[in-house]
Amino acid sequence: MTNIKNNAATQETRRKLIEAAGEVFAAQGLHAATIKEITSKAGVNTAAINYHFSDKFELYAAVVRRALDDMCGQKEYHAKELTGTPEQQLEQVIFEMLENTSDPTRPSWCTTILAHEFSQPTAALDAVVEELIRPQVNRMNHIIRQILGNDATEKQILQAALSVVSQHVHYSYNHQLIRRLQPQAFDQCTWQDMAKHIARFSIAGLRDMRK
Amino acid sequence: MTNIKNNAATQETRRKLIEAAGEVFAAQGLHAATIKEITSKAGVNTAAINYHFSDKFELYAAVVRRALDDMCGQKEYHAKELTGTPEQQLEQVIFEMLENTSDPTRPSWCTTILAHEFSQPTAALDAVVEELIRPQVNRMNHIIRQILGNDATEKQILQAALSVVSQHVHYSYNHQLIRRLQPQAFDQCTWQDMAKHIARFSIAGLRDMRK
Amino acid sequence: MTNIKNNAATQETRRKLIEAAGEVFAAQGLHAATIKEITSKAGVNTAAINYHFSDKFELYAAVVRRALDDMCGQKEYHAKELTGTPEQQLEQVIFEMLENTSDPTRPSWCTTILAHEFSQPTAALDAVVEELIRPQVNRMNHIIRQILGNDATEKQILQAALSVVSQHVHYSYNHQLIRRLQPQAFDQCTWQDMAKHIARFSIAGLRDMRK
Amino acid sequence: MTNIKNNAATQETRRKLIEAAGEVFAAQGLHAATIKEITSKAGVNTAAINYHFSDKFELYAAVVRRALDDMCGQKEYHAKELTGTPEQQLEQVIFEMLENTSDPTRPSWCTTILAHEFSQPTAALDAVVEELIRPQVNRMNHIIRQILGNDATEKQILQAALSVVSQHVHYSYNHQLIRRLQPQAFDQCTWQDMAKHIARFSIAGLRDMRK
DNA sequence: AATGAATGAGCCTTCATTCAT
DNA sequence: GATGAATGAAGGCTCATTCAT
Repeated sequence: MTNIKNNAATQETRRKLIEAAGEVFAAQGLHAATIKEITSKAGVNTAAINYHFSDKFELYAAVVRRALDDMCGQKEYHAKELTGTPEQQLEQVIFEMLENTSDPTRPSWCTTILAHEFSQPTAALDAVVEELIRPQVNRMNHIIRQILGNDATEKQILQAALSVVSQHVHYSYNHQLIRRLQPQAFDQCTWQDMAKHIARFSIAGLRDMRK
Repeated sequence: MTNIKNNAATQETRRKLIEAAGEVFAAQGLHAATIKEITSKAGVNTAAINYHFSDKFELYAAVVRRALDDMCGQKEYHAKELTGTPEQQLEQVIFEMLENTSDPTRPSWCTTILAHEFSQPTAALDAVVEELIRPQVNRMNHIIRQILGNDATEKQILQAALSVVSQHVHYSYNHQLIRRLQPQAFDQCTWQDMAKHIARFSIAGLRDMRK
Repeated sequence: MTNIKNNAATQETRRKLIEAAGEVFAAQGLHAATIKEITSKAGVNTAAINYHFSDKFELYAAVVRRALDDMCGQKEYHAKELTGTPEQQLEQVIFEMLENTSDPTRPSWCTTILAHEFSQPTAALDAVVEELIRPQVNRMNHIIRQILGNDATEKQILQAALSVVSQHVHYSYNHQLIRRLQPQAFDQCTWQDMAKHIARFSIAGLRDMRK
Repeated sequence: MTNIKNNAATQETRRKLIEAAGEVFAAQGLHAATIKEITSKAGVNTAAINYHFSDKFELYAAVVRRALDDMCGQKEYHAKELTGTPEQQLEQVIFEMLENTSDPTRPSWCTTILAHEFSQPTAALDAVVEELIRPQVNRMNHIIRQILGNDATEKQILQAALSVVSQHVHYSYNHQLIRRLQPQAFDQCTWQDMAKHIARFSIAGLRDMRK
């Protein structure tokens, strides 16, 4: 209440640092990223990281937390009511997932940072799993259970969910390799195209499981 | 009778180094892994890396190549003729892929290393992508083209191939995360179960694309 | 009053490093000299070289520049107007050169470093040859051109300049070898004696070239 | 007498090594030169140096010795009788010196190796000085004493000798820097031109000293 | 509150040398 | 006698961190 100005300046510096660190950590990874690159990109002093955060790793943790907030905090989509038949709901979810990882208004490093966490888990992974992934898994399983009917076993639901989600994950996280292998076809394919395809492909697969 | 060849010792040292490096790189990542940890795990001198490979990165490249070789290169199934209808061939290929990544004799670090490379390719992948991955892509595209028929566009073939392959990739490479989220269901599910499911799910999806 | 400027400490550290490096480089050569020896002699940390200069070689380059600066750069005689006939001017220049290299306040490693550079130039010399050596060459050539007259060819001027300058260079840079060969005669010979001799010897030679 | 063939092979290997080492040591200096570069240039195994010579330094010493032999052993010039007046003798000596350092039939590294020794004396320098330089100094002093007459003091003789010799030394050892500063004039100037110039310039200077 | 200067630990790499064959 | 493989010591350099201001 007293020294708001100072506090504001501090917050601003922290924000700049997280933003810069997000980009650098996304591009290089936790270890390969250097303090110098981050601070020079943020336009602050080398010692600022140790001053504002206490550690390089603490900064990283703050970045992960920020990515999480961006991914599931501000987006209201998982509060948004799904409507229509279960198959229509599945379509909506698939669209949301691809839209989310393709959203150009969100700092592009958020996805990458989280992908890093998946392949090289740090202490920050626990939060990611529980806060971000678990709810999505639950929602997906709920929809699939409705589509497959009450006879479906847990094993079947898992398999079905994996089949649906995997298409999103592979497309969204391995796009560099995919584009490299088949550049023309890949570049013709917007995320909307892909969402449509995944939805149709998946629903056909799910219907077949019901037989 | 056992190891008489002139450079048998060399080959053995290289093998030990790649093995140790695979584990360490998988656990720590390219940058965080240290030469010291690798060489002490391999039981050789620090300078051996520079002697046998010329670089830390060249060693990493050799590890990536070895992982891909193990995965799709030297196995004899590759020469094995695919038989039956295109759909049956697809089934065989899916089976092969999962069998291969689930082979318990293959070092467990292979999938981790490759998962990194797929999402964050380095120059090491460049060196082998054409040689090892491209042929598999071509084979898969060939089968899918047959299934979809001559009217299928390149874009459709890419989408279809991604849908099929993604199910394999996600299941094979994200074991740990999947088990963590749904331990019971996952442990009931052998790779054979999964192969059967992926084949059926995929064929249903592909058939739907033909309509 | 003494060292208040903000970066006075920095300048002081740089100075200490160059001083120490000069001694070590002169004694051991660029390659054989070690960072550790230099920094411990300067009383600073190993990383200081990378901080203040960026490289071992950049430090060496700074040493070479300092040696040349000391030799011909910052001294005020350079601004001092040469007076009298061209022959008198030559005398003054010869006197200046020997006075300068014989200046006991100048670090003794300067000549050694420069002797190396002259016979085996590195990139360090490239950086300063135009700035520091060229002007001296021009001044010398200008005087000699006046002495030899307008008929003199460029080749003659080069030969004449080499004859004059070589006497200075050999005397100033090969002290030790000369003294070793003829200690008594050498010790009788002050630099003033030598300057007088070189001037007379050279003027006689130049006059002969005019015939 | 018994195993000449082996001995011959050994001698041949030693010869190849010294030849290769001469080039590399001349180009890089004792410390910067690496065993690997020398052995690969000589086409022999890495261990050959430690086998034939016991040390890197012993190889260097052998190279210096070989350079010395080449410089003053095979050349009969300092046994060759000088003829004519003292001034004519001086001319002959100056020609010999420049011819010698410019002789294209002698491995070019000999001069450079010895130049290294001058600026970075090793244990091998003593031999160089006594065997190679001292005799030349004596001969030069003898000639100059004759030219200057009996009144000349030792100091004068030293000064005169330095003036003469310095022109040779500077031209022969610092030619890289000289060419860099004045390429056109330098390239017009053969060593014969230079020898002629130095002789004339020096004789004029010496005559002037007699007055 | 914030920073430029300095540090020490550790990493990758190189190199002369040795060992086993 | 000669060599390919392997080694240990040391060097240059980088980097996160701390200190003095």
